[in-house]
Amino acid sequence: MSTIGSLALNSIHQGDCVALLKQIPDNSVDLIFADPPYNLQLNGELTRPNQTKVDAVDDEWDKFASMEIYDAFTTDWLKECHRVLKNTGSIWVIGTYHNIFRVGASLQDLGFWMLNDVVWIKTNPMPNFKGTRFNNAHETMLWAAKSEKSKYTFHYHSMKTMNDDLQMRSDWFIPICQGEERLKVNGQKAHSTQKPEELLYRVILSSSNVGDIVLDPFSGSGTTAAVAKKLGRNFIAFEREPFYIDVANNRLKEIIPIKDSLLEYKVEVKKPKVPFINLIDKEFIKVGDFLFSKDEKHTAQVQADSSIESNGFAGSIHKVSAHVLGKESNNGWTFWYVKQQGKLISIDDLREAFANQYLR
Amino acid sequence: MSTIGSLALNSIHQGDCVALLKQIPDNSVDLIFADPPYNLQLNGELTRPNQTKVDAVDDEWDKFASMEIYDAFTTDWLKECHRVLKNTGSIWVIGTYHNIFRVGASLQDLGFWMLNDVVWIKTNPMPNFKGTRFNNAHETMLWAAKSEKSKYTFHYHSMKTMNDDLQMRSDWFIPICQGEERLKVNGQKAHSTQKPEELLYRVILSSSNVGDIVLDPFSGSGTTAAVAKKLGRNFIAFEREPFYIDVANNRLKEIIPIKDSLLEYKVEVKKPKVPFINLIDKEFIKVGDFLFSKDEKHTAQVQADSSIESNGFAGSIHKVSAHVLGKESNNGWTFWYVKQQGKLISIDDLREAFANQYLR
DNA sequence: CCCTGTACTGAATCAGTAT
DNA sequence: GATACTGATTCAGTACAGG
Repeated sequence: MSTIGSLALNSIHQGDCVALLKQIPDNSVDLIFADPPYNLQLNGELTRPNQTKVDAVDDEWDKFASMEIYDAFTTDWLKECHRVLKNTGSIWVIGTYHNIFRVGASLQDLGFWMLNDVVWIKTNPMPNFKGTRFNNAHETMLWAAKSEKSKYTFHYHSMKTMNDDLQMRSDWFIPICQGEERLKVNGQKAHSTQKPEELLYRVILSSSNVGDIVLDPFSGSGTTAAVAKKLGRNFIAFEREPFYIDVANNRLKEIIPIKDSLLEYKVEVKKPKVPFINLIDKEFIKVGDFLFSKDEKHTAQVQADSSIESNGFAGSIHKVSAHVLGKESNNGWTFWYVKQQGKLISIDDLREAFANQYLR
Repeated sequence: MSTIGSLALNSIHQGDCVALLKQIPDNSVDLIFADPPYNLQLNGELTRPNQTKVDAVDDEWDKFASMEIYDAFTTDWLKECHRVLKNTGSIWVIGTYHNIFRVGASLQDLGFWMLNDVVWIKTNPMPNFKGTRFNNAHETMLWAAKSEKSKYTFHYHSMKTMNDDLQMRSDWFIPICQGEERLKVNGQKAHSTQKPEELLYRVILSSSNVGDIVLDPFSGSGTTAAVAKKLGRNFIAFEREPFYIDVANNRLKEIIPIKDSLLEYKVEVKKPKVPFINLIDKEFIKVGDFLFSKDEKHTAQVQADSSIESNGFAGSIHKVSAHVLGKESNNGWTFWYVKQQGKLISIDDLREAFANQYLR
């Protein structure tokens, strides 16, 4: 069995998440999903129009004496999360208007770099029984990288495919967790706030790789661990309540991982790196050839050292394209074209042709 | 012309919003809509796949030296907003993940009471050109009352009607502002972040009344003022840039207010009050009659003083219904039924029959 | 077996007015 | 400001019983 620091992987550990996080080495976790207490601050009872009582979230774990205490709690666990997260990793935190602004501000203050706020739009939320507000029909998930400059994992093309070949948007339409998926113990819901697996499916698939380590500091009913196992990731989860750990472990026993071969990111285009010089080597482009911008307003000539030169300015295909555009940087592959039989051909297409011929 | 403090109503005032807010008396504004700078922190230029430049928000008014300075700015104007807001009023603030957590936390810290976070889901957002994140397809609006205990205006039934007779939810599907609605000057968009009128239409209609005072501290292209005028509200707006004030004033000239008679909240239920004794007076129910709960498990007999008595417990229709249910309080009108020709008739229906006959 | 009607449920900061 | 009294209010989906 593999471990991380002194803690076993693919296991739910009992205890306070901050204390347990401290046992994890710096920069060792690929993905964090956190579903912390929301600090709902519900007052009295709520009855439906038919006089029945609403089974509210009144668990002790959601009670905080003040917003200051909630803020301190939030900063504590997020700080440790920042420390253990790899530079290539990212974190997701879910919440509602009760707590999400505290979480968001804390993330930013700790140096995390916000990537998206994704709204989980509930197709079947509980109504507002008293007619006092808009039906609170969504929750918010924050997705953030470790820092502004860090390179995070994101399977753009897979998400696009999942969304009918349109870019996956920041609004996700998913039903609340009910029916067969909802865990029950003696006919009662095992956990008051079990999240739908569909949510975690998208989170884990979009922002981690097979074999990665996924951490959940507030494991609860174990949805993160269950979906991580299903998707061939390693998980490490923390939970204070032994009852929830039992529930989650029973759940995990039933999970059958999806076969590795089915988990490959088949639609992710992994363009092999092709240095420009390779195209010259194989005479896709010859030294002395001219490159053109698409509108043919800019030209450059290919030099022997694979640099190109335009009106006395020389450099890489990228540098020169940026220079003629007056920009800091630019992608030369998509900027430059060669002329063959009077037609402009993108050098990016030549790169692909080269890769098909020599790199398969 | 009417004024508020020393400032003219239905006018856009040039200047810093905090300085101008200070000229407004305490508790004098019914509704605030604020579209503050988002502090986007965009670095460098963004180009589309075809190398054209994306016309990004790069206005000076969106630049802040640090998050601390942005926070201080946010607290400054929100504090004044809290002071000038009536106890019956509410505030809306729109933003994105760049700034909305700072705004939300500040609102909470200043004593505002969060009512909803409403997501404006863009039916036609700008794509994420680089394929590096989820398409940021929404913005977030926070709606808050002045304090936890304050009574705010909310036209529940109107919003329900507007939403095909289902409760209006916290997710609003509205296109971004483009086409005819988008203000242009010399072919260029007049303001980089003009909001769609549909958004303000819902905001103003849901949470203010005809004749109310609507304040916008960051007027910009004047959408709030325009919709307020259209909907028969008074507005007071602040803006630093004279250019935007010109644009907005030209826009306002064209706005024709909707006729008052069309602005009434016709679907808001104003049931005339009918005391139970009235039904006895007019013999819809007779002294000595029996009342039944719907399941007929509970019965009570009507007394001469309009109290009812059930198994030795006497009181109002409400008190007795609460007593037999073992609850603190209950609505007796919807709990009790009378039997006529063997069929149960709700006393709430009898009340309506009485009102139709005697109170028109 | 299917169809129908009833009961139940879900992260909810859930009342307003008069005295 | 506190207390007492009146009275307003639900959507989508699952589970199950009865026919």
